[in-house]
Amino acid sequence: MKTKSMDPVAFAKVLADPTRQQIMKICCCEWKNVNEIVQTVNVSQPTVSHHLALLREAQLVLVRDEGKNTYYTLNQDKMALCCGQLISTFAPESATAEHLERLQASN
Amino acid sequence: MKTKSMDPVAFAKVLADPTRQQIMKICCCEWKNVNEIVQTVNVSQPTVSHHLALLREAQLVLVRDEGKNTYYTLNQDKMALCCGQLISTFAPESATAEHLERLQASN
DNA sequence: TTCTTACATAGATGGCCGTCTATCTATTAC
DNA sequence: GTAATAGATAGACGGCCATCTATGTAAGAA
Repeated sequence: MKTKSMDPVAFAKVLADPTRQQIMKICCCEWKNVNEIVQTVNVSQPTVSHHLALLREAQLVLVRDEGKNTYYTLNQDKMALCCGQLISTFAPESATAEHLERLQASN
Repeated sequence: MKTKSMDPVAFAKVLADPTRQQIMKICCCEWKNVNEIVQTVNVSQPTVSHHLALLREAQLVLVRDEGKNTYYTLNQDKMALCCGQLISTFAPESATAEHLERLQASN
C-alpha cells in the first residue's frame, strides 16, 4: 500500500490533543494493544478507543488483529510525509525544505 | 533573537484551523498588512486580528509596524524547527528523520 | 481639532470535540 | 452452553474556540 499525504488542516487537527500525542508516543516504534495504552494514559478505555479510531481514519496508525487483542503502531512514514508537506508549504525557503527537496529528488 | 522550539501540542493547535492556515499561506515569503489579508480570507477583520494574535503569541509570524499599518510575515525558521521536532518525535525511524539529523549535526 | 483609516480588544454566541458511563460484539476459557 | 476478557460503539455533557458585532486606540489627513 502506497502512503498518501493528507489535508494539512486535518493532519494538524489529529495532532492537536495532548492525549492523542501521548498515545502516538506510546506506540511509536513498537506495537501496543489497547489495554497497554489504557494503562499508560490517564483516560478511560472508550476514550482511548475513540482516539485510536481517529488515528486509524487518518491512517496515522497501523493496526494488527491478533485473537482478542488489537495491536497498534504509529505510521512513521505517513507522519514523515505529512510533516514534509508542512515544511514545503510553510517553510519553503528554509534550509530544511531545501534539504528535503534534495532527498525527494534522489528517489 | 534565537528561534526556540515549542510544545508540539500547542504547535498543532495553532495549525488546526483552516482560516489560520490560509492566513499563514498568504503571508508566507512576503510581508502583508492586515487589510491585505482580510481582503483575501472570508472572515471579518477582528477575526483575522484574532488569528494573527495567536500566531504572534506562538512566534509563528514576524511583525513590523509602519505608520498606520502592521505588516506580518510567516516565521519560516520557527515552522521548520517545529516540524523537525514533530519528525524526530513521531517518525524517528524514517529516512527523513535521519537526513534531518545529519543536517543538524553539520551545524 | 476633527475626520478617516488601520488595527486591536471586549463580550456574546454557537458549534465542535474530548470525556464519561453504559452497552454491544467478539474471542477465548471452562 | 456460560463466563470472562478485549475492544468498539452510542449517547450525553461540558468546555473550549472560531466567529461575530460593537467599541477602543492610534496615526495620518484635512
